[in-house]
Amino acid sequence: MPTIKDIAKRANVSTATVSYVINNTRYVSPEKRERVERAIKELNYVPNAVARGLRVRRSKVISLIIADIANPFYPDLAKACEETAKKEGYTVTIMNTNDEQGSLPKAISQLREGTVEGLIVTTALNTDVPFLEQLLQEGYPIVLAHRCPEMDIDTVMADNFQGGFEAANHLIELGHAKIAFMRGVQHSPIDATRTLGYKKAMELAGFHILEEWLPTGLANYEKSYQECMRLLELPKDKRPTALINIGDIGALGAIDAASDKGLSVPDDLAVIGFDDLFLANLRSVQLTTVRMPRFEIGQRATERLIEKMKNRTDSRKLQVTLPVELIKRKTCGWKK
Amino acid sequence: MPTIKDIAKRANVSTATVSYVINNTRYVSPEKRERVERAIKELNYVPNAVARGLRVRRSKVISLIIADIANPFYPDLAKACEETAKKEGYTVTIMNTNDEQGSLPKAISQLREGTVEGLIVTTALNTDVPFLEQLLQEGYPIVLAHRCPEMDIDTVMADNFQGGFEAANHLIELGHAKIAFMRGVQHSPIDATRTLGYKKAMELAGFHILEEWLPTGLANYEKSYQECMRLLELPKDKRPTALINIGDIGALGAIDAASDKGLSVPDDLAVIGFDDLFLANLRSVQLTTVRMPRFEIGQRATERLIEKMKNRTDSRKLQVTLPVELIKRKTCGWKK
DNA sequence: CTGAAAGCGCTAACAC
DNA sequence: GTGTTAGCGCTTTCAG
Repeated sequence: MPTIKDIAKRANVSTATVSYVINNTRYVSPEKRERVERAIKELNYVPNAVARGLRVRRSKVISLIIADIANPFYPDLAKACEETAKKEGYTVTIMNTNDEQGSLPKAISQLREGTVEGLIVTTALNTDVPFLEQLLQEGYPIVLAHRCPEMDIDTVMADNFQGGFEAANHLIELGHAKIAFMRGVQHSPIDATRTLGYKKAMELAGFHILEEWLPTGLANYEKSYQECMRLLELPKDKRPTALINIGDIGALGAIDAASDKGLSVPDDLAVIGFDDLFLANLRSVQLTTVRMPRFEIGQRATERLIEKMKNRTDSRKLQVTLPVELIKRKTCGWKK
Repeated sequence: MPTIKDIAKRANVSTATVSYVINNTRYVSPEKRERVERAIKELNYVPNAVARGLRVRRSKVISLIIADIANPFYPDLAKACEETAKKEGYTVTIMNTNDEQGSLPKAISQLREGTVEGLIVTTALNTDVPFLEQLLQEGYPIVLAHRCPEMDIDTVMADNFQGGFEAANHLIELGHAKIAFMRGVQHSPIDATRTLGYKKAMELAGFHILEEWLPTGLANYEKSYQECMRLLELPKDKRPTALINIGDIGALGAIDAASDKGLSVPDDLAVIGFDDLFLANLRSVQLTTVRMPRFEIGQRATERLIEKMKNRTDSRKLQVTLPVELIKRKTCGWKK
């Protein structure tokens, strides 16, 4: 591995000059520049980013912290981050926390350790708030994406309340009164906010919500399948005729549960999901769902992060809420 | 940001001692150790990984290069890598190349720049081979996962030939003779190998393969949908009665095309995919598919990489081929 | 216009 | 048992 010294020697200039041509950071005479460039080619030299990072404290990488890489929600968000970051010369690195409590601190240490310059966090459980606040206080650039935080921090998210509200309302308009809402992971403000929207719609319609109608499906297939089974075994007068799941994948679990019970969707059970993942639109699925503007969330969050990295004194806290859209398909029995 | 010097001063020891307690790398008397630890707590000190990396040339991070983060194939592989790496104290960082030609070099520069110690590459197009060989020659630890390379390099992959062969053979046993095979991205040895397996099965059965039966569906939904449409518009005597797609997502595109043509799957068109993604098993999908051992591929690849990183003189090239499994479901008309 | 050299924070060889 | 210090590869100030 050649170093800057090797290049300097071979080109017969100082290391300073080499550095200047590499970074284009001050005038260098054409002849010297040429010699340096040739030496770099010949020795196949690549500057050591670690050494540079130590010196200038800029790694040009931002880290995207995601909760569950297996959740198809995130790839689009990640792609948007990458594209946006690339335009500004930044590289995005993805880190997966599995939504385990206590894994965020580990991800966060990347910042303190100096290997990354900024963080886009998509996974702030309420329990993580103290860590984030600490970091913020220390002046690190962080933005939350797709999380509604109970703190003063830059955030880009969707209108989750409205999502829960519209989903429930749509079902109400279709004539449902017994509507279940399968919740997600605990301590997630996103879950809380969507639930609030649902409750508001029910309240406005004058419908009472039974305790049993709010099981925890964790937005995953298995758990939602099981919980839906339980829901469908409720006595007739308590059994919901419609169900909202906090995620599309979970909604599919519920649909399969209904199917295994010999019930028809949407006739016996109407189902609505959240996210509008790719598979929601398959001919054989046609899931009604609340679309999240995933790409835009990633993009806006990245833009804001880069802004903050460039201008460290910018201490404003922007909170952006993007509109959601109810995509009406077949699983709720809606017909044009 | 406190540095090791601040800790040393506060604990009234040398920086060496601080380093020794942090890394547990030689005996330190209990009192001093205690003082150091207290100072670390009090100042909320985190060692700078960049500086350490510069010194010891080990970042303890390995990078996973994937072709397309939106392809649900990769998350499982990535999870396996993470789990395996974590056990050994390594962190995994994911980088997405979008299977663009020329994006691998960029990913690779991470190695040369010293920010990562080793690479798991899931995306070696044939056109990337020269880069990999160069790197290998320079002694960097790299292993290929889920790629069959035409070069001498550590590799963990599935038996793609067998996959193509079994898929075709299954259809042949079910009575099909006109079987199409929708291919993936160009220059992918994986695609080539699976195609070979399919051709072999057809040959053994004595069936001729029409040129038109080998369209490029790129394993994606849209393209596969279009190409399948075209296939279904072929004159009756040329129209395939069965189709294999190089990926499950592509298979879904084909199924939806059939559906839009008013054809029934599997009666008018039998369909087999590759991968056995989560959605292949949905009640409303039930896609027959060739399961890839994704988790195991990630695990074995990571193990091998770490082995090589620990023992830089190990120049053996292991090539592991894991068995695939044909998962028989409903889209090919198979019945117990 | 260019070069010498200090120093980023850390580790580890060497000295005591 | 512990401390001193050189040096990892780079950038950038300061001097010329």
